Amino acid sequence: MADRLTIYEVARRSGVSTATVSRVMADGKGFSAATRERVRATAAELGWVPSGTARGLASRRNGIVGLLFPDLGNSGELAEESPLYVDQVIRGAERAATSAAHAVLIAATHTTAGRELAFMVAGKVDGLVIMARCLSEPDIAVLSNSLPVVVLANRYSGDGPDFVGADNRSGSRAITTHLIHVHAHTDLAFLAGPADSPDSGERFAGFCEALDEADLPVPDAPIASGGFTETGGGAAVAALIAEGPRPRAIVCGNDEMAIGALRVLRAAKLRVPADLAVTGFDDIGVAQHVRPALTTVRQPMRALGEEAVRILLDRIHNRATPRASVVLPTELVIRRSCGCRVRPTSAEGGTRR
Amino acid sequence: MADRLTIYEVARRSGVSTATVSRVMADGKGFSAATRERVRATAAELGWVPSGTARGLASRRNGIVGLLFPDLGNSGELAEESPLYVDQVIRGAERAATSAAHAVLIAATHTTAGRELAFMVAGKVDGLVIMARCLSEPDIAVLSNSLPVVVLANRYSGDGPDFVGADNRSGSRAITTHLIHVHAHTDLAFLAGPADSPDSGERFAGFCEALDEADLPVPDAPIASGGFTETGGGAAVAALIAEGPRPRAIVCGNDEMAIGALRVLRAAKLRVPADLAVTGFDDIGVAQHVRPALTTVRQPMRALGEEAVRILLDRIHNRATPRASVVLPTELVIRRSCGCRVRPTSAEGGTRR
DNA sequence: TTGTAGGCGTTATCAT
DNA sequence: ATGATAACGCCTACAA
Repeated sequence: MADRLTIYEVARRSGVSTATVSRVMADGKGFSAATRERVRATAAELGWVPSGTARGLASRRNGIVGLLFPDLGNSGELAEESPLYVDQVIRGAERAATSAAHAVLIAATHTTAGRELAFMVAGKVDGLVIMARCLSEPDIAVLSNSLPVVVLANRYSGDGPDFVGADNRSGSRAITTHLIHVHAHTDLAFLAGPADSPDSGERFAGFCEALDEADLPVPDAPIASGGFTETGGGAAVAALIAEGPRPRAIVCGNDEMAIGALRVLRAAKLRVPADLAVTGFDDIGVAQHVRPALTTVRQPMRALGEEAVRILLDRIHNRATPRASVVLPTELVIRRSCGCRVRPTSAEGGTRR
Repeated sequence: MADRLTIYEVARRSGVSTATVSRVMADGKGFSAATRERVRATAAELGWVPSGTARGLASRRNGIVGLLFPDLGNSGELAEESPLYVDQVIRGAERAATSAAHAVLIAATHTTAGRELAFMVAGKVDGLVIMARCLSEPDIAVLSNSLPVVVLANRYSGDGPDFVGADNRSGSRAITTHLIHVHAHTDLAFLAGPADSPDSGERFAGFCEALDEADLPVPDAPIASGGFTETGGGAAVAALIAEGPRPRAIVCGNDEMAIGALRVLRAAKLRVPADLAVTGFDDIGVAQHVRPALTTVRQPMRALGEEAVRILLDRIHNRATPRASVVLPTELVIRRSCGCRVRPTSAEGGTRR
């Protein structure tokens, strides 16, 4: 921990110039086997760790991809609930990056304190994956103007950055169709998330498509909104069943709201799925543990992370490719809350379709 | 994406020197409110993203902590099984880092290809958290010689780097004592992991302590080793029950081996826990889904990650503190495989002690 | 309050 | 095959 060891010292001790040391360390060409060995030996002997920072500055390549993800529930408890969502993306990103000899710089970003961190991260990476709801669109535009950016799981309205997302619409259509065809429901309601959520919009669209395909009446708008939260979903459903003729099935925009719905319905002495079917979206961890186990749609989070980084690396190495827009398939997970009677397998707790 | 925008351009356009721009961007003092606004305005207008790399070089601070973790099962399937272990550490690290305005640079490291990446990471961060089995001890020594290092979940034999780990010994003692006192077992066996695993060693030590406290005979060595893998554990138990008088309870060094044991015992028509009690260690995700649900010991992975980064930041900002060695408590998770009859709660699938 | 200028530790471009 | 040396983009004394 003495004075920082630099390339100069290594060069001096091995009797060569810094340029040669640099070449050797980069595995480049242009040196004899003898010098190569000599340099590597003294480097190892000295325990020299080249400054990646200086390297990055000089070479304009950092070997790092950034990943900005939303700071889900800094409240602590909530974070316990949906660990998989973001974690899976991180792992996927890490895998894709590692196999290309890149590291991943991660940071949680959310409106306020996040912005600064986001820019800090942007200044240290070769490219950036930005998850939904991490940054405002103007900020994304600024960043994507100075480095390659891939927007993840969030349709970006401009046509600048590449985009990777899950097929929300098809997933929603599939689960709705399941309720219609398998369980013969004709009176379904869609519980939406925040009005400005593109995901919620896509899922509602899929819901409508399924109704339309079945020649059922298509609503103009979701029956209510639950803000993607458990309490919000519960409140919306409470209002719903209080105010009049209730639907036979509630297609929730995400799992949290579905779980809130289950809670409220149980309190109201309504049986799920006997009196009312309920479905979710996302397949968060608790979905398979609630009673009844939640029928839902799983997003391929790991694959999303991988794909995002793959596209990013592509663009880093070849900037002039056409804009990519990848939509990965979702997966219907049948459990009990739709009315099916499946016995959960030990590992999955559900049946994939 | 034109020519990279630099501080010079921003300085020129706002009619000040680069030093002033630097000061303003760093929120330092020493400039009038007017200049401040002017600089920030042109910076925003130009969409300038300061180079974190250059910043890091010049200031010798990167605002990044590195996290090296083992590349669990690049085989793909295995990775599906124990997602929480590493993910939780990552999230914990991320939280601690974020709240100190740092980002986290992560990379999977495992013997071969990892070494290079590890050094690359080391060159770009202010400090490094190294998880167990990521890097050889000599390599750790080299790195800890040129930047602050915290070793995680792996007792480091030297006295260089700070250490953070879970109390393997107490956890193992607790689960063994549970088998002895609650279930009145007197004939217990310990199934070890790899011989060179400090964790396995600690857990065996805790096992022995419990036996000793109960005045039961203390073995010199584990009854067998299962290499911490499911197949290894299964094979070891198969041999065990084939060769002679079988113990009444098997304390496994980790969950994977315990799950292998359950499989083999079922195949052998032995009932768990009626004929034989089995316990694990770690509380991986599937532990609560196997039949019978696995009684095990949970490590506070999230907290470990947080603590590791906290200590690291401490040392980064104040190098001359005494070596830290933090051991976090583990938690006994009672399920069915020990003989208890608990009804799992929906959220936890176990009872914590 | 503001500017000048010398690093920070590499890489890369010329030479040789 | 090797060596000077100018970038790389910013920070930070030191001056003014």
